[in-house]
Formats: sequence, structure tokens, C-alpha cells
Amino acid sequence: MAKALRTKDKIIVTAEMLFAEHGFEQTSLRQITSEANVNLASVNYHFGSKKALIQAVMARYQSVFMPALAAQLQELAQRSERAGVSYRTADVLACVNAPLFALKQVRVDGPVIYLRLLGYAYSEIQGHLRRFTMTHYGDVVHQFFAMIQTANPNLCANTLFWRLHFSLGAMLFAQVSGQALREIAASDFGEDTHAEETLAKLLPFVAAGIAASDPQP
Amino acid sequence: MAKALRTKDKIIVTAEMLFAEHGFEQTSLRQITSEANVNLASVNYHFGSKKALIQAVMARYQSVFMPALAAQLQELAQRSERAGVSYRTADVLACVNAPLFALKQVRVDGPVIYLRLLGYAYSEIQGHLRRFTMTHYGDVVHQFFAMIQTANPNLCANTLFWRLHFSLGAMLFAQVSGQALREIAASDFGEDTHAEETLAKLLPFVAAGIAASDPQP
DNA sequence: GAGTGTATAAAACGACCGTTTTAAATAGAG
DNA sequence: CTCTATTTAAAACGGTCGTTTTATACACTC
Repeated sequence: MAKALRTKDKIIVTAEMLFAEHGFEQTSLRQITSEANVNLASVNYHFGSKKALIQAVMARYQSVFMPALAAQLQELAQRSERAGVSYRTADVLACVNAPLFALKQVRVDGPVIYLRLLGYAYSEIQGHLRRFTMTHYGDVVHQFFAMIQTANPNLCANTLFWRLHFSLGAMLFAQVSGQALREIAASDFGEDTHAEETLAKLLPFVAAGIAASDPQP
Repeated sequence: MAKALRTKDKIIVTAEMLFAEHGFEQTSLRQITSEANVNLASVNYHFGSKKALIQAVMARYQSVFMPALAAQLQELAQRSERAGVSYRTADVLACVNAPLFALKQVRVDGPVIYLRLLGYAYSEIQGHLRRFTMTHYGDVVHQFFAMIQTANPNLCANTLFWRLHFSLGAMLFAQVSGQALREIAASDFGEDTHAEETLAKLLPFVAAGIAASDPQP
């Protein structure tokens, strides 16, 4: 019993590390099990399939991140209502900071791991993750969209939709290609950007991009 | 002889279509050859390997796009110098429009194909495409960077570096996930965005994001 | 302590991949 | 027309993948 939980845990801990490093499809079950020092068949025994393992890995992070994001959004909305002034785009975007940081409780490098997993999940298994997220946490996503819309009443919904996905793309690309980009940046400018700083660099960029005036009505 | 060129062409035309649709690694040589009605071995005969085929596909577009971009950049620089006023971020970004449109001469849907290929190339074969691009068209890339820097003298090179890659990520994501996103947008807003319009929606977004003031010096 | 259900171990299965080999067909030159 | 070199066709090779099967070891209940 004690040993059983350990094997399942060893699998999931090793899997999310390798998934975040090389992507889902590029990581074989043989890599995971040999790295974790467990038997190959134990993955199918404990999780049923590779697909189910991927979902388990993602769910572990989403179940922490999404409720925390919901709390942040609600708090911002209430705070704004009490103060009688509306929030700005950057305020809504900043709501992802604390929930992301909260992922350290699932793993010390949880925030980085989660963002990288998100990047691969979107670029490799298109549709699946989005469907999963919307069915389980659709309310949070919709609230996020609505608050960004409130912060930008002059923008039409369609433009906002695309700009939010542009922002998502910028973040995912920065995470997935983050290591290579950091090395290039370090060799070009001698300036070293840590993985955690990437988000700090990203937020002003997307806040300005989203809030830009809309040339087409 | 006439048949020979036809087979090689059938391969490359079919390959770039399937590559753009499903990615490089997700597309097998068997898919390509059966769709093109040619023999499996002919790919290795005409191109040497799958990797060489990928490079041939990419090179066909890069050899048209990159020189055209270089010309646009040079023209903008000269025009600005004559007028005595500096160009803006959006002006530099707009330089990609005409070269992209020029890809219609290699294929009617060339612009869309090329952007999707770029997206997959960056997300699947990290490093390879960047290395290829820099060794063959490094001058153009550097000129582009330099002109964006000129348009934003107040931003440090490191911040600019990251913002340009954020922009690249936004574009690539929009292209790779473009089909799915368009369907969602159509069902949510009833508004239909064509593939070509995506770039028009993107440019104001990245122009504002790049030109945003830098919170950290 | 025997029995039962769960967890681990090792091997094999079937499918697909890129590539190579072998053989047949085809085209152009002498 | 014949010979030769190039192109196509078909089959096989070696490898990796996710999954399944078979058999063994373990832990806990009665």
C-alpha cells in the first residue's frame, strides 16, 4: 500500500518533468518508466493509458490553478466595485500571478512546469486540453474573458477574443522555446533572464497589445 | 524527364500541404506519397531523406520571402531617411505584408501555408529552422531587429528581444491553432474571420505590445 | 498461517515509422 | 534496334512506440 502510492507518484512526478522538457508525444512511456525506475507496464496499470496519464498530470495543476484564479478574479471584481472604479487590463492579467505562484505547493518548480505543459498541450494535442478546460473550468475562463471585456469596453468581442489568444500564444511560445531563447539572449546581450522573469516581461507586452485601440470596428 | 520533374513536384506540393495541416512529425512519408500517388521510395530518391524534404519545402518559401522582406526594409529605411523622420514600430512590422503576399506566386495559398509551416517548424524542430534561417538570411533578420530598435530607442535590447519573440509566438500560435480558433470564434460571435485577416488583426496587437513603455530599465 | 486481491516484473504483440534493397520499366544515345 | 543509365515499383529491414499478456511477489484479512 505504501509502496503502491510511491510507484504511482514516482511515475507522475517523472512524467510531468519529462513532458515539460520534451513535450508529450516526444516523451515515451519507456523513458518515463526507466527514469522513474519502475516497470513499463505499471503506467497502464495505474493510469490506464498514456493519454490518461497526460490528463492526470494536467489535472493535478489545473485543480490548483483554476480555483485560485477564480478567487483572484472575484476579489478584484469586489474590490473594484467597492472602490467604485473599474479595473484595467493589466489588473485582470495580474490575477494569474498568485495562482501561478501557488503551484509551488504541488512542486517547487510548479509554475514553470505548468506553463511549459500548457504550451505543449496546446501545440500538440489541440482541442483536447481546451475541451477539458472548458468543461471543468469554463466558468473561470468566461469570467476572465468578461472582466477583460469590462476593462476594454471600446473593443468588440471578436477583437478581444483574438487578442487574448495572441497573448496565450506569446506566453506558450516563450515557455516552450524559453530555454533556447534564454541561451540566445544570454549570448547576445550577456544578460541572463530566468524562467520566472519571463512572465514579468510578458505582462506589460500583452497588456498593451490587448488594450490597443481597435482600427476596425 | 518531363515525368521526372512532375513526380518531384507532386511530392513537394503534397508535402507542404500536409505539413502545413498536421505538422512535420505528424505527417509520414507514406501519407505524402499515397496522397500524391507516387511511390514511397521516390521521396528518398529525389530528396535523400525526410529531413531534406522538409528543408526543401521551407527553402522554397524562404527564398521568396526573405529577399522580399529585405527589399521592403531597405525601402522603408531610405524613405525615412529622405523624409528626415524616423519610422515607427508599426511601419517596420508592416514590411512583412507585401513579402507574405508575394508567396502567392509559389502557390495560391502560399501565405497561409508558409505561416503554418513556420509555426510547426518552430514548435517541433526547435533550433533547426532558426539556425537555417540565421545562416542563410541572418542579415535580413538583423536588419529587422535593428530597425525595430531604431523605432524604439527607449527600450533596452533585451526587452526588445523578448517582445519580438512574444510577437512571433502570438503569430505562430494564431496560425497553427488558427482553424480551431476560427471555428470557436464563428460559433461564439457568428463572426467569420478568414485566415488572411488574422495578420491584419495581429499587427496592431504586436505593434502596441512592442512599443509599450518598459517598466524595468 | 492460508487465501485472496493487488502490485510488480518480464516478455511479447501488433502497428507504424524512415530507410534500404531488389527488381522492373522507361527513356535517350550510338 | 540495342545498350545503358535513370526513374518507378514493391517488398523487406530494423527500430520504436503504446499496449497486452503471463507469471510472480507482495500485503492484508479472516
